[in-house]
Amino acid sequence: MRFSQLFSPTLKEVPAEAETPSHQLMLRAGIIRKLASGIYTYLPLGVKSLEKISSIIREELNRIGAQEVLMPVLHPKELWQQTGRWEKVEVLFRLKDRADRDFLLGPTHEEVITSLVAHEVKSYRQLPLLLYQIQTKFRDEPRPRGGVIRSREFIMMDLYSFHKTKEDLEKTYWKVYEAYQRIYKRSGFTIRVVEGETGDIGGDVSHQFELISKSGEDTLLICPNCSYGADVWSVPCREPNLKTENSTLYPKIEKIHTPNCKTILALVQYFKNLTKNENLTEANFIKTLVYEADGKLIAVCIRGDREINEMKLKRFLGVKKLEMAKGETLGSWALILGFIGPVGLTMLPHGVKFSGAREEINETPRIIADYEVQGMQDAVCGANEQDYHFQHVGYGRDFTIKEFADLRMAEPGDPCPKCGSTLKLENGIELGQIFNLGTIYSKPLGCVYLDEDGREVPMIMGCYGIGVSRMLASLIEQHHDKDGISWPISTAPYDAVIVPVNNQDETQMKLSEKIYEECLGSNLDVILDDREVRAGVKFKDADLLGFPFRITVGRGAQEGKVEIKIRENGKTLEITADKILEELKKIREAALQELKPDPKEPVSI
RNA sequence: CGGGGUGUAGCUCAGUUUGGUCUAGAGCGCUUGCUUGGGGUGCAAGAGGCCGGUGGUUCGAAUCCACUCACUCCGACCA
Repeated sequence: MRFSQLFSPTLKEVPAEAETPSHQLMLRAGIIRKLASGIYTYLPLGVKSLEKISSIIREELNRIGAQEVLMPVLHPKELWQQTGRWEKVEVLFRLKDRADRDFLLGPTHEEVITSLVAHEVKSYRQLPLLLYQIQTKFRDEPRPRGGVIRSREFIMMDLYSFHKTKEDLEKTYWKVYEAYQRIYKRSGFTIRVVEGETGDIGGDVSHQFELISKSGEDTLLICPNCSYGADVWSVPCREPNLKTENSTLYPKIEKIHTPNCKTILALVQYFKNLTKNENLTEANFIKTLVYEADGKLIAVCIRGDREINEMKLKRFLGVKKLEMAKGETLGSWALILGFIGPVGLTMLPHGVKFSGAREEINETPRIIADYEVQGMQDAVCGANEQDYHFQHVGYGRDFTIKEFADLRMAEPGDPCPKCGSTLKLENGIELGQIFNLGTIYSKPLGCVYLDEDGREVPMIMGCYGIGVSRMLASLIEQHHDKDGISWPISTAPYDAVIVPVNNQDETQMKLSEKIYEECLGSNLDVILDDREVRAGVKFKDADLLGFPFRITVGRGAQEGKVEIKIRENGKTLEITADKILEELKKIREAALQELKPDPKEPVSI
């Protein structure tokens, strides 16, 4: 490629729309251009890199026996109604055809692949089956950000596996796990695998492959001591070791007038003033939240400084739908928002309209609490009366709760569930995730096979995704400096750029052309900067675009000498032109060697 | 969806508070000529704008008001 012909408009200044380093650099280096919010065109350099990433993915997936397919982007509504996701998934791009039939643009392809396999695979002899595609996906994200890191149209690799048994799925799961490790390593990433939340997609095992980065939107808790790391949503909290305190050490429960104190923060202030106790913190308060879980009302108590992890709560309750009860809902149950507490908590029986008679409020709702509440003594909680709270409340003395569970959100500083060290907070960009799906798609879509005994059995499924376009951005996120991008050799759009310093100098130009031809003839992907611009401009662009090697053809050309500059570390070596090919191949090979996957690491379940 | 910010030349931004001198500017980029030639050369001449859109107030609107659209940040959400 000749630079003068390359369609890669570079920008000297940072576009105002970009915040994250990779986004800025992708715009500046002419890799992407925005069409609308969260919708981008990939320019030639971006496409070249995407292709290199994709080939690595293909090689590694084919290696574990997966086969590539290409599924439609456009899906009929009916298919998605069968799994209930037409109604459930909010980010669907929905559209109609001319006959007013409903369609959607595929955000993921579980329905399509499962339906395909349901029709075509009948026998246990055909399993396991691993199918993947690299395809554009659509999600109407409430908030696209970071350029191509979270966009509304993006390229994703999605792999689906079909199995006879859980054991068989597990084998494949770890095979994919290893393939992913290899993919990221070869592409130039240093990643961290963390335990993931399975979310609405279901299933019980999940791992996320994360690039630790400030630009990431995943909140992770990482153990600095062992290999443990997890999405903050899925970090279990240990049951605290609670000492039973002597409940006579503090005064009797007492009702306090607390006008307008509806939040823990307001209460802390109020009680600090009231008691002149500066040591009072949010941890001295019992927060009681009311949820609607599959339509049933449930009160949840937690220490005032903690947050409820709704994923944990949902799992504990075993419900499909969980949401905070709205203010008006609470009112209709005679619960007073901001003043609810576990002591004497009652409400109106279901379906009863409040007539104003207090004695009607006699039903006790289901109350569950986080483990920590068990240890709370001399605390403050709502008195279930407008503008009143109780103080000097103690668990066991003034109230009891039947159900306790791990319901709180883990926080940095909490102990590692594996080794007990202190967990640290990190942000991560999710580059991939692997799920154990079980039968949640195969059952509703009738994806069954006949086993050895002729019985019809739903297939066990796994699904595995890699954000391909997100990988592109993340590569830049991990490999850049103040001058620009510094591509890993395996995913760089070009291996090297040849820079004749002075276009007027015939010797330099001829030598550059010669090297260019030689490189092309030997499978080196190079670009020749033949533009009529000053050397400084070429150097700046070379750094910005970040090709791993720069071959400078300048002063030394007279004596047949050229220079190789390594983008990553800035090192240069002078070399005679006839050795250039040999040397380039050598350093390229050495760089690739660095990215060789580790020999299979044993993974534990 | 809630809260904030921004829309003026291809890009980065000034001008908007206090309406008139704005017939709208700068730097970068672009075009042409000369110059220079190892880290964004210097000089000169040029092209380029319905000041996001609509409606209003006014003798007069980039500037004030209303609505609207787009982009963006924080939060909510995230298969």
